[in-house]
Amino acid sequence: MKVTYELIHQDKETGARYGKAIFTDANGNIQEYETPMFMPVGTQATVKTLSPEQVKATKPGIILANTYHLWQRPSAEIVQKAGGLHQFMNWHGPILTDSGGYQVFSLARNKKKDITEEGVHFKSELDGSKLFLTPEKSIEIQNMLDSDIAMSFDECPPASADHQYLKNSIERTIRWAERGKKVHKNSNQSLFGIVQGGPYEDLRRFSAEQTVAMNFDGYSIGGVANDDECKDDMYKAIEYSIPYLPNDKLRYLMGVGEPVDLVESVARGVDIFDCVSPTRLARHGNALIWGIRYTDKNEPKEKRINLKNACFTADFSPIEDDCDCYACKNYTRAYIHHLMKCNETFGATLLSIHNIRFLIRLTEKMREAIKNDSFADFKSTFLA
RNA sequence: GCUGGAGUCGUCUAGUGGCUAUGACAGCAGACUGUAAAUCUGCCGGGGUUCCCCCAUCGUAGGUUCGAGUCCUACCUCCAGCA
Repeated sequence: MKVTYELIHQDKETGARYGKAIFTDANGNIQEYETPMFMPVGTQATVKTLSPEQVKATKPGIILANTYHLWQRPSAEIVQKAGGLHQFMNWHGPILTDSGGYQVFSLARNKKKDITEEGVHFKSELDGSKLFLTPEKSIEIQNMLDSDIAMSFDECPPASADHQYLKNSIERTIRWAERGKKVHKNSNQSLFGIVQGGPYEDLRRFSAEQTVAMNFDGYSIGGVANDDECKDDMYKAIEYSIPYLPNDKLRYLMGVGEPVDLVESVARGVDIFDCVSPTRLARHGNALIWGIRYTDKNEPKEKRINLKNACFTADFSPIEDDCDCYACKNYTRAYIHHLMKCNETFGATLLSIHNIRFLIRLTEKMREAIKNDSFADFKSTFLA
């Protein structure tokens, strides 16, 4: 399904956008989803520990899968034979595939040696074999996977990269985007471009202008959720990119994130997000709860509880009283604590349901606030 | 009762004369942002001024030795076999 974006209302004070992502398949059938939207991540064609029915109950729009992982296992050919990713994984809503760009960041050990003009060398973590992924290959794989949105293959540089490195990197990423666009053949799939450039205004502007000039179906802002990056740099990266992105296309902030980041980013004009944190935190026993706390650097940070902690042994209240998710409606903190202590998968399932639903509820609240032109109030209340 | 074997952290366990008693599990915390992640890190005898210091400790009590969880003696407990 190809995607278009309809901007319905912009918050008067902040510029936060309420809109719709409209998916149309080859037969003209339409699916509409409201934005801002949080997209759960299902790297290996499954949102870890959840069935599609359980994912659906959290009321998401798009979900993610990963090109690199599915290329390795089970291979693009197998997914294609299965009838495409939707059929293969039994998910009939929209799917966005990441290009493998993040794996450039996390798997290419020697950036200078492994990242070349032609493509990126990886060592397989499965069997140690040498792999080579190019922009063309990434797009071809995504064409075969038949996701609804394909991402351009980019370099996702570490937060520590300097201006000179980033300059070379974004120029190469722009060339990679052109190469990928040339081989993109799936007429039932949209293709997004990615803006990079670290926290630098000139680089973000250059990257955004060059990428937009190629006329992609949507644009994402990348390189903002890496290792040691501080919040200020993340917000700068967004602010320096957004002004050069068109109003009539989706804006996707890649890899974010924490509740506070969603609110701050929506205020700056972002529409869609994805992040592994709700499901990973869940598997590690953590539940997101409403509120905010601060790090020792006085940066805002999400609030959450670790249900493995002994203090929840006899806590027979739900994770959150006012949450409408399956976990909160039916189970207690004590029960989830017990499941996590026993390494029972169902504990991770319940926490994943809660954490995903938590972020989606947050986007629902933000949509209402934007529609009512009260997003600034919402934001200050949330941050307080 | 006799003979043999064994007692090490909450549990199991390494250790056969030498520097700081090993590892696992359990326990207590922390980290996690386009998933190399149901993972990783720290603590885990007691105390303190806690990136350092003091004290204690291998069933109990003695002994040998410069030095003992390790060797010797006695006792206690457990296990196996025989009566």
